[in-house]
Amino acid sequence: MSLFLAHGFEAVTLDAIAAAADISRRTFFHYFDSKEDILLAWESEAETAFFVAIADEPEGRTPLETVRDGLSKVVCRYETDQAMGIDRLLRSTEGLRARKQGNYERKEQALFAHLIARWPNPERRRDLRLTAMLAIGALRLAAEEWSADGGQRPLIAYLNETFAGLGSGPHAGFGVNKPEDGITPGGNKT
Amino acid sequence: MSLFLAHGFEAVTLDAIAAAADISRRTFFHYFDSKEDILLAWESEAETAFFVAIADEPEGRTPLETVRDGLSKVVCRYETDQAMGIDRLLRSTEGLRARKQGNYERKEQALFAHLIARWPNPERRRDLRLTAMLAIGALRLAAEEWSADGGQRPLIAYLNETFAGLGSGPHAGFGVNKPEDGITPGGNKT
DNA sequence: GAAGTTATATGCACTTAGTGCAATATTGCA
DNA sequence: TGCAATATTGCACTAAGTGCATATAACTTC
Repeated sequence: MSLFLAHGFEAVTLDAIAAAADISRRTFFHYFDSKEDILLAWESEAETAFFVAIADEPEGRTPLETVRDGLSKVVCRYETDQAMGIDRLLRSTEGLRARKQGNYERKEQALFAHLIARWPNPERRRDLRLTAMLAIGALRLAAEEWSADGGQRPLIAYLNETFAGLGSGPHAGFGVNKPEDGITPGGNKT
Repeated sequence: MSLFLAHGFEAVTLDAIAAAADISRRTFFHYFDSKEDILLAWESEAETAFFVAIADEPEGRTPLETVRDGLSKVVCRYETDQAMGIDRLLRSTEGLRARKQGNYERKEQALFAHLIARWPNPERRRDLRLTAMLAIGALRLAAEEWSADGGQRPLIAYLNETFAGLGSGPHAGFGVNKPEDGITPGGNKT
């Protein structure tokens, strides 16, 4: 990690990593499947904590509320300096950016599976799939904004705002005619 | 593409591709940045059509409605046999799955930029970011379900259902107490 | 049509990620 | 100590991707 932070992800070869870790190049691949996995493995530790948290959430709430509250209790884990450094590296190359998004999708699928186990009613299946998308999407947007702001305010603040926006925002009244509410559209096309 | 469909993505080497295309291996890299780009470049053609479509949408509707209607008019482009084959290939390796998700994120950002240009009111910025996330998320879920069903029903049917679910679904009444509405949670974890 | 100029195609050598296999070192245990 | 399981290593190999110099095609201008 310190090598990556110092010289960038691509500039550090596997030979350098192996040398710094005092292992052979070949042994490295017994611990990680790829160079990219070094960054990705880091993140997956917080994932189990997340699922434990939502499992511990009380019943009697909607799935999205449950996930939101569970998320709120674990997001602080992402707020370390390490996490910010990793996040910066994950945005440094196209392959890593893609891997990061792929990880979000994995999380989404895993969350969906958890939600189905907790609310097994088949009629709700589609709602739960949407819930998983919304929750992970909200987490992703919150982390994005937090990172863009340089982490000045705590991550949980962004998360709360994002979820609040989900409740009162763009699709509250979706399907209902609520045209523009006084805001002049300023498109430049046509 | 036919080589990939016949033997799988990883089994086809660049030498084979270059030979089949009657060009040298080196020349290949003047047309594509990587082997993966062959699959990804395909998809980007439909992307411009999408943005033209939402630009042509009439004013006076909410951003999410505008994007939904624009999307409805171009999703049929994804419904070719080619697209289904590509989609299958994109799920065949971890790297490609990640690249696909990364592409969705790129689309989301591009859509966000379009929405900002059309509704430049700064107060709406966060809503527009959410709108972009919801719209691309809905597209992603619709395509996922369509693909899982083997493309029996038309893609637009899944898209309509997904957007309808967004309006009446998991977060309609988010924040309002609407506990379980008679559905017994059947979690297996405590 | 010849000369020159630009863009495209190619060959070659090279770096690096990643894998398979067999050999070696290390650890744990009876 | 002896043995078995596991971890580590070296080596040879494949394949992706890059830099550079060169050749070939295409296009312009006189």
